Amino acid sequence: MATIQDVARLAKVSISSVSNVLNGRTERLRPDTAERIQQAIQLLGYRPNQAARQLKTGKMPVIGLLVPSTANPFYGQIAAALESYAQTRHGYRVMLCNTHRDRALEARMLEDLSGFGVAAAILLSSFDDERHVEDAVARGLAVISYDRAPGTAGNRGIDHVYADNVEAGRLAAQHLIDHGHRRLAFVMPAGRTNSRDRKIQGFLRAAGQAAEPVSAQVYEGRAITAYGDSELADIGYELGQRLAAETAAPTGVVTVNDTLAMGLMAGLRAAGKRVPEDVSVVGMDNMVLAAFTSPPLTSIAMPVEPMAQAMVDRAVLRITEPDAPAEQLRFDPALVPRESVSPPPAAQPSGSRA
Amino acid sequence: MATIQDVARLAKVSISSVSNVLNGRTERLRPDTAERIQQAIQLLGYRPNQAARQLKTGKMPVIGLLVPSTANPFYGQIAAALESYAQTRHGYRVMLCNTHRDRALEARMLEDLSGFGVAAAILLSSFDDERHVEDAVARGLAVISYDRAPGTAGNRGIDHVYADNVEAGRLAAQHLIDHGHRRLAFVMPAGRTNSRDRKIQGFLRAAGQAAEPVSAQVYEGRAITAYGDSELADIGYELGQRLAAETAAPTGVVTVNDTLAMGLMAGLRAAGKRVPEDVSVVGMDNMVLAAFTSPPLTSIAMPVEPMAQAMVDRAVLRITEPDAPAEQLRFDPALVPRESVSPPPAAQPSGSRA
DNA sequence: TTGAAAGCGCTAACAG
DNA sequence: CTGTTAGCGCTTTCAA
Repeated sequence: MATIQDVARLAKVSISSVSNVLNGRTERLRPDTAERIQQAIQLLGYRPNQAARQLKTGKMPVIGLLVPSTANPFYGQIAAALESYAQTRHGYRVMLCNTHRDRALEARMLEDLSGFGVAAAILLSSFDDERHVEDAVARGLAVISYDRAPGTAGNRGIDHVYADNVEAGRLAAQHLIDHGHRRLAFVMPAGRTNSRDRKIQGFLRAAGQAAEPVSAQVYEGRAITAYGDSELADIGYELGQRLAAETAAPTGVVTVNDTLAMGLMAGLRAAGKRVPEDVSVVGMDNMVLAAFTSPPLTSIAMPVEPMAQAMVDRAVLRITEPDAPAEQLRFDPALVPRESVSPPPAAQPSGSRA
Repeated sequence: MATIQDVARLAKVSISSVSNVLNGRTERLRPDTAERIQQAIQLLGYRPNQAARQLKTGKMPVIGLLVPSTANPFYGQIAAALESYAQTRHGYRVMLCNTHRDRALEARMLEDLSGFGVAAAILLSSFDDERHVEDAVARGLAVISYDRAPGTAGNRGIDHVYADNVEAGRLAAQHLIDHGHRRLAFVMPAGRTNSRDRKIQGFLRAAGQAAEPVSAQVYEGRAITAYGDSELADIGYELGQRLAAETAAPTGVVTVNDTLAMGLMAGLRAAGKRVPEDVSVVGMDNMVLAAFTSPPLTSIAMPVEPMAQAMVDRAVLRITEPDAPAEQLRFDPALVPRESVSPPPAAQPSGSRA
């Protein structure tokens, strides 16, 4: 690798002049000098050494990205959106960490990041408290937290970008109620998280406020283990079998996410239930493949692109202006009706279809 | 951030002693000194500055990972496997780049990586030639190329880790032939790549070597555009409609990957064809969700974990031993039969079922 | 308008 | 066994 020395030598100038063109301070150079330097850079294929730069300036154009697992298509999608935007819009690179929903791992990665001079991290976590994150924040790392509503704990200094999960839960349940369902279920893996709690809250609220009495139950499946996110569909499958075996089984099911919904539909089918004729299903996330399942999955869309961009923008802002106060940005989900919802088997459709 | 100085001061030793424990040269320390240093490190929450270390040693414990897009579930899965293994096994971090199958982007990212002191990159590309990569290699970057068979071009110095795609194509076609299919199709997006070519080669070979005459055709859909990988399913959908409209339509279809297969099944279904009763489908990649489609998708499994680990191991080796010669590692695919394949509508199953 | 020089935090001789 | 020291490549005053 050529160094700034090599460039200076070739262009017959001092290294500070080279540094000046590198940092856009061209007003301090005579045009022809600048030109000569540019050519030398070209010729040598010189790339400034970021490590040296970081050492000097203390800043690194890199954002840390912590996700449960990119093996989960939804997180893969967000990761792609984040990385591409960070790169094209701000020239920042992304360091990827799969946390597998492991708190200790998460904390360690946050620490490691600081070691690399990474000044901001985007955290797609699932833990309710942010204790382990606050250490990192105290050390000066800017953290952008995804999908955890603020105010749950002391989270001064942490940015929050989140979808209105209460609304998401409400939207899903209401859609089912509008189709005449009166026995509803919300299904998810075992274990409460902030975002799950809020989805449930919205789900229950819609049921509670319905004109006619609606039963609404929450089913927890197996917990996600170690290499977790590939299990989501399995958990859904088991839940599908379980629901099918139930007496007075729910006719309308809301799932915590689409991957689990795909598993659920498979499990239901394996147990002899048809979707949507016997059981209607509403997923969440509206991942790309949701449109291609059989039947196509009705889902609650989270505005992935805008949220991804907001997170990156915040991360960059917190790096360039460390004193900027943390913000809370809420985004609205939207129902995407497809074919996995129909009126329940016995019931007559109530007049009030959506 | 605490520095090595702070630690030395607190432990009342010189910085070189601290450096020695940091780098595991504990045999040069008295146990109690080492112990004191450890405590100081703990107390201060000290993390060595990687930039400074890199500047000194020229090495950085980071691997570059270039994928078309983690929004494609298959690449998301590989990315997760790679990152987790690199981290837990070797303590290496991963810098992620979504190339969107854009050659210029790919080249630029490779350059950037060098600027960060990243000494090895894993490249999941789709371009046949490796011209743009060779510049990077010449500059000293170790490149591990995925799923591109060696020998296609001058690729000295580039490691290759790939699945036997010819065998994958053969396996898929043979499975269909064994079920009695005599009109086969291979479907994919427009545009040839090395891995697609090899899959087709195997597909055609199986058809050509069948005991009875088998027609085998290749269908190219629309090309993947810019933000491409989320389109794969769309392309499959269109292809499904197109196949369904065909007179003497193929009864057995092999798809270049599972995501496209999901789209294909949806398109077929929308056009009134049933899978597998009217059309049998074999996907490739055996992604997690393949087991949960309706019907569950028969697929050709690529050994993702072993391949991911091999790539990371190679990358680390090439960093630690720059003189190690490049290697070519081939992995064998395997058929995973599920329910998307049955005998063709009219035909009697031939005796020779798999 | 250009150049000289002082470190940023760390490693690895080398000297004690 | 422990400490001193010379840079790694770069940015950034400060002088010339």
